[in-house]
Formats: sequence, structure tokens, C-alpha cells
Amino acid sequence: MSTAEETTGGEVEPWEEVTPDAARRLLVAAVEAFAERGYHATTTRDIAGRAGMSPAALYIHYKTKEELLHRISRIGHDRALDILRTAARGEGSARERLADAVSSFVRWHAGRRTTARVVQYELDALGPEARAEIVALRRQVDAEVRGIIEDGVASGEFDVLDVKGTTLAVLSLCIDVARWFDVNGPRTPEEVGALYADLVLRMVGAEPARPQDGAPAYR
Amino acid sequence: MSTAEETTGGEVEPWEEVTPDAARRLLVAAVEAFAERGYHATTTRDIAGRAGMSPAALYIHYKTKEELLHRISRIGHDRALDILRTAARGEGSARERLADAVSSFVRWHAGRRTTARVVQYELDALGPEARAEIVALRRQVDAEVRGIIEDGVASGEFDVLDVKGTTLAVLSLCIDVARWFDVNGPRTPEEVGALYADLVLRMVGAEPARPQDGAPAYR
DNA sequence: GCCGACGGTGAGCGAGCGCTTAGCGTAGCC
DNA sequence: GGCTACGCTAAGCGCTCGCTCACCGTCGGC
Repeated sequence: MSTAEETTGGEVEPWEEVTPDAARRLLVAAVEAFAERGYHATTTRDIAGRAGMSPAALYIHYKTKEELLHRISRIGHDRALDILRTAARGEGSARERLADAVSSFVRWHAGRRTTARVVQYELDALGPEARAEIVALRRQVDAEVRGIIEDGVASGEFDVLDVKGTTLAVLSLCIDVARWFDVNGPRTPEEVGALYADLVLRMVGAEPARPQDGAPAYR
Repeated sequence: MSTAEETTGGEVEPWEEVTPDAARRLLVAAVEAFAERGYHATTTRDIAGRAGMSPAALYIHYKTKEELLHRISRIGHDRALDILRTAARGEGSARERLADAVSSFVRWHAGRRTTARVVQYELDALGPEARAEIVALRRQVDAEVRGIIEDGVASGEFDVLDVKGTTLAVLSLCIDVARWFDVNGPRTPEEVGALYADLVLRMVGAEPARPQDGAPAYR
């Protein structure tokens, strides 16, 4: 919860780093289209149309349709890694850092679901060299989570038999949020983040957290 | 693990119900192609080629490419539901039935990964009416798992605050196996199934299993 | 031996794809 | 005002897509 400005509500639009304004509009349009229909089912005409431009305008700012996906995937993975690093390297016990990592990672997957969907599910649409770059980032993501769990095992806070397998399961659980989360559904990203942090603490054998009196308690 | 014949090793090929032999070959080819590259990136020429036929042969057995996906999705969801029903309606405590359900469901997602990938991730490529049919099956899948968890809560075996949310998380965890499982990776489907059954029992607050003597046994 | 049914092929249709190119309007500098 | 640089468009190229159609070989019934 240290990363308050990164929650969903009044979040900073994460595409401000994409500098010519027209290029950013095209990229945002591509994120929406890719998330909605998938990379291969999205046409360059659709992307340009959503950005209010003619089909040819896309090629002034991006060499190919795949370069668009690559930029999106790269920026998205940087963001995801940043979120986990902030939590993993914060102060506090392994328990607190794991809960923080899971809840903020889940909040991102739920609140920025369109981006997360593209980032997590359109990986094999990239060419070999671009995919290799992204896979390297994903290994760093895995390492951050594994690091927290190893800390917790070393300090005796966690009880985990298979650290690598549990790391995989924790990340898997968080990532799949991007598949099923519904913006118009009954749960807010914050609620899902809190629920998942609790479930993950149970998975690693940490003592359950029920600290607050009168805690919200999802019905 | 009552469903011994359904494990991965010498499993029954689940497409025997697809009756003209050529139609089955086409369908199996389509499953492989869809799993590898996604529905939209797969061409009818590729499917027919994998089945050793000319592109036109596909249309003798299926009206459209989408009908192929529909048949695959329908049969796959029937199978997944059958696996969960067998576990959910078996004898034994809620603890045993939940462990059985998770481990067999996970074994299916890992061992029949190509099928599971198509079934779980190509849902929105279906048209509205076909998708509605499949969504109804998915609601039944959800109900089976929720039923076991409710039983466990009622009997005091489980400690769960948010039954619907936990059900969602359990299914989410199992389904995502189809995304990351690698046939050439270090884990067998059976190992992942056992690991995940243990993790899920922890998630619902059931006493850990620890069959081996000399196990650490926290609390 | 002839015939119809059936499962298959080769060629190709209209459409839509990713992407290119020639040219245009405008803003900024002199 | 004259000129260049730049962002953008209209038109369209070459290609591949899902799908169709005219035709063909084989095989069981008579």
C-alpha cells in the first residue's frame, strides 16, 4: 500500500512517456483493440480509426503493427516489474512485503485490465527477438516474488515446501485476474487485491491476518 | 483420485466421439493449430494441411472454421465439467473432494494442455449464441467447486470468509495452468496437481495434508 | 457393366489484410 | 511572400484469407 498513486482510481495514465501526442493516441487505441479482440483479430484500420486517423497515419509513428505491440508489451512489463520491485524492496517483514506485492500487482491487473490483458496474453504474437527481451523481464518478475518467499522461509514466517512451484502459483493467480476481471462486476480492484493477498498468505503458511476489528469482511 | 483412467499417461483420446474419421483428424489438427497460434492466426489451409487434406476438404465436414472451434470448445467443456462432477460428487470429506477436484482438474489442464488452451482462451472468438452456450457450461463448473467449498464451510472443515471469491480464485489458479505449463518443463502434470491441491487446501484453511512422517507440522 | 452416393481435389472468387506512395495543408523561419 | 519540414490523407498494391464450385475416383447395389 506504499504505492498509493498507483492504485486504480485517479491513476496516472501510464502512457505519458509516449511522446508525440498522435503516437500516444494510436498506442492507447491499439491497447484497447488488442485487449478486446486479440492482436491477430485487430486490423491496422481499426486502430487508426479509434485514434481518429486514416490507416496510413499509423505508419508515420510505427514501422509495423508488431512494433506497436512490442512497445505496449515493453512498457507494460516495465510497469509490472516496477510495482513488484517497490513492494519487494520495501521495509517490513516478508509477510507484509508479500501481501503488499500481491495486492498491488492484482490491483494493477484488475484496474488496468486492458493493458494487462495485452501484456500477459499476446506474448507469442511477438517475433523471436522481441519475445526474448520480454521473457527476460518476466524472469525478473519471477525473481522478485521468489525473493520475498525465500526471505519468509528463511525467517520462519512462511512454511513452504516447494518455493519455485509456489512462486509460480502466486504469479499465476495474480496474472489470471486480467482474464476474468470485469470492470462492471461486483468487485473493485482493491477488494480483489485484499482478498488475494489473504489467500496468498495462506498459501505460504503465514499466520492469517485478521487484524482490524470490524474488518470489511466480504459478505 | 477416483478417475484413474483420466490421468495423463495412457489417457483415452477424448475425440473418439467425433465420428467420421476424416472429421476427427481435422478436429485434432485444429486443436493443435489453435493452441499453437490462436484461432485468428490459424488458417483453414493450415488445419487441412496438418490433417493431410486439401483446403476444400474441411468444408465437407464443417460449415465454417468457427464451427470447428465450437465443437472443440463444447467437447472440452463437457470433459472439464465431467472431471469436476466426478470429484465433487464422490464420497469422502469436503477436504478430500476438493483435493481430488483440484488435482484432477489441474492434471487435465497440464496433460491435455493443447485442448485446455483452446477451451480456456479462445472463448471470445465464438459468436454470441455459441458463446452463450459455453458460458452456461462454465457457470456449472463454477457451481461444482463452490458446492464443495460450501460443504466444507458448513462442516467446519474449511475457514473461508468469501466463498464466491475463493471459488473464483481456485478455478482461476487451475485454469491458468494451461497458459504456463510446459510439456518439456521439469514438472509432470501429476506433480503440479498434487502441489496445487495442497495450495488450495491451504487457501480454504483446511488442515495441511503432510502425508510423510517426519514432516515439519507447524501448528 | 452401369449408376448414384460419397468423400475428396484444383482452381479460383470476392473481400479484406498490412503496408506504400504521391500529394496536400499548415506552421515556422527567413 | 516564398520556402521547407512535417503530419496526415486518398488511393491502391500485392497478397492471403475464408469459402465455393465444377469435377473426379472409388465402391456397393443391381
